[in-house]
Amino acid sequence: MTRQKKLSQNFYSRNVITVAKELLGKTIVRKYGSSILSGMIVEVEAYDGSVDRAAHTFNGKTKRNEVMFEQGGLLYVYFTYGVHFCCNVVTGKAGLGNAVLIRAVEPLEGIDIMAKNRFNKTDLTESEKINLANGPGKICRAFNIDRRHNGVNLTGSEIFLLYNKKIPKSDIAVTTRIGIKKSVDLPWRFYIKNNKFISKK
DNA sequence: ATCAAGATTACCT
DNA sequence: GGTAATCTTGATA
Repeated sequence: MTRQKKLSQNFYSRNVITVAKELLGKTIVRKYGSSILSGMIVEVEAYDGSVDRAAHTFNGKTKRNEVMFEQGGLLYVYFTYGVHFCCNVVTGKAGLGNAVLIRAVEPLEGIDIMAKNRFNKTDLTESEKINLANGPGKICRAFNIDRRHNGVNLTGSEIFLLYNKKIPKSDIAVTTRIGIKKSVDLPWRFYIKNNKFISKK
């Protein structure tokens, strides 16, 4: 795992759609006390506040979305439905209001800890293993990510991403996004074809 | 002050 | 497939 190189500032400073597609196959790592939690990103969605009515940043800066207006490479964590946290990778230059929502992860390391965080037990059934982090709220629960992590710099050592696989274009599925009511036709959801840890077909 | 909506999930029938 | 859970924020008065 530590063989892979950490993604640097340059990776995040690019266009949100480009970064979204390239995030597929990368590893998200969270230092968790003396342990490591990690997983491969298998599904994402892009949000671009300049044209996208579904983006939190479409109507300008507020207390809630200020991190999303910062430079690329920060983590934007928000709370929704009174229940769940979701985490996003901020992209582009400061002021843009662009970010990529991480929607599903295939667990790699620290699976017992994730199992504890999600189900408060360790011996999971096959279906529970697949359900560990196959949705934005589930990821944050499994990785124990919450409002404390809003604004964390991903080039730091607490939460970061590693190069892993580069997913070829032919293996990336493109669809409309899930769970939104505005700008519903933008084809900005991307996932790895035939991966079983996708949130939804 | 009040209020509606929300990048979801789990559990029900 | 339907819906309750649960609370923060941002808009409007």
